Amino acid sequence: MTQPAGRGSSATRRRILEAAHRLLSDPAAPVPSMQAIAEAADVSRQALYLHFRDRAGLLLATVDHIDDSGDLAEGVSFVRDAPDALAAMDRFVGLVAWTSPRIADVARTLDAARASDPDLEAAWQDRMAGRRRMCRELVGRLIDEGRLRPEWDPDAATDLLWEITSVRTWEDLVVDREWSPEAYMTAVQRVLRHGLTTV
Amino acid sequence: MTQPAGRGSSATRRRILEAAHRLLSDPAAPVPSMQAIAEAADVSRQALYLHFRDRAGLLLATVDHIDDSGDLAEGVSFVRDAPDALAAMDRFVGLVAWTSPRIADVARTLDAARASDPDLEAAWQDRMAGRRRMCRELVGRLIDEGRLRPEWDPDAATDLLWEITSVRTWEDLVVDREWSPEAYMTAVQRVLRHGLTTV
DNA sequence: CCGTTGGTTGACATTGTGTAAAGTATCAGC
DNA sequence: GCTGATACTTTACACAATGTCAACCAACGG
Repeated sequence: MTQPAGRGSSATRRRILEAAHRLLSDPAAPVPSMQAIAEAADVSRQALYLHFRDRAGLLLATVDHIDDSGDLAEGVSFVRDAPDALAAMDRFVGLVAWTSPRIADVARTLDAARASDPDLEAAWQDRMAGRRRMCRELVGRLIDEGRLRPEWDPDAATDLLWEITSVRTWEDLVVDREWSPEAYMTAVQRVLRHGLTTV
Repeated sequence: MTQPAGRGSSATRRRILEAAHRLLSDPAAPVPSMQAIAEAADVSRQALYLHFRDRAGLLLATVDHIDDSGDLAEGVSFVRDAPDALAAMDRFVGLVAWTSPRIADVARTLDAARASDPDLEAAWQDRMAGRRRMCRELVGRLIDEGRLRPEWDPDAATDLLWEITSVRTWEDLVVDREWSPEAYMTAVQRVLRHGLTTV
């Protein structure tokens, strides 16, 4: 997507992405520079530009790479396989709680950078759209099962679900406010159940 | 607060803050550099460092300045004067909808920068604590009037109210998702009413 | 007239991104 | 074995931005 695909997965490219992933996984460390990523991947700084258009491209590819390497797809189908709409929503919150810690730092960097980079902004929107589709799907299921509060317009409900389950919300509550993952899950599940659905 | 006060309000200092305010108010423009702020204030770049420790200090002082120049205090007492807890919460959402557009850009910059600057992080936390106190006050009133859902721990409810009424949420919904201010208000009020309170 | 205050100018160090050019090693295919 | 492509390296540079430093200047109060 970011890369013309084809020979998209050379060994070094992967090494670079893994290095970036590693560096970004350390919650204490500051967001790494291109130099730092290059060193961690044991590669010259210039090599990064052979594989990625620019810093934004690299970071974005890193998020995709994290998605691929984790069991994201698995998590998604677990959500879909839920017996009913409410359980699906609960599982979705669980999925967010599971993925967020791995993405939080990258997400923060990208989000901060997107304002000044049209390409990045587009890619970011694209990514957000993916998550939003999932939210829309959940809202659809709520409607089908007659559980969405009648006051809600489906699109508004989707956006709100999307917002409340954002990485950002997770970060504010779990990192900044030091909530436990369990506390996060129950609180968010609760506010969504009562806020969006009937009982 | 940021500045030792005393001769805290020289004419140039104010001119600088107003210039920064002006530049940051333009939603289209990118976040201004020190150079740009200096030019807009019709002052040398070095003069900025005469009045503010660094970029972070300047931006932070700018937020305070925006608060002072706006009718924030007025808005706050309007919230406090509400007839009952629910009305107070609704008014609070209205206040957020009113202030957010003016602060959004500065907030975004500061939030992005705080990770790499301990001083800024501290000042930011301090600021956040202020908003959080207001949320806590609202939750207290909900409890007094017996309107907080019994499942909620007061602190958790406070944090969630704080999170959902964050500038960030406003920005995501109104700017990114292009909601109207009214849509924002009704949706957030609704999710808070049902999510946190009884009817 | 002196010194302090608040400002100016200009130069500089540093860090970061991105570009460019030239060299090197390895491997495929003729 | 030579040729050429591919992948990467090294070195160098341009550019933007923050922050520091030193010297200079002008006004104003004692």
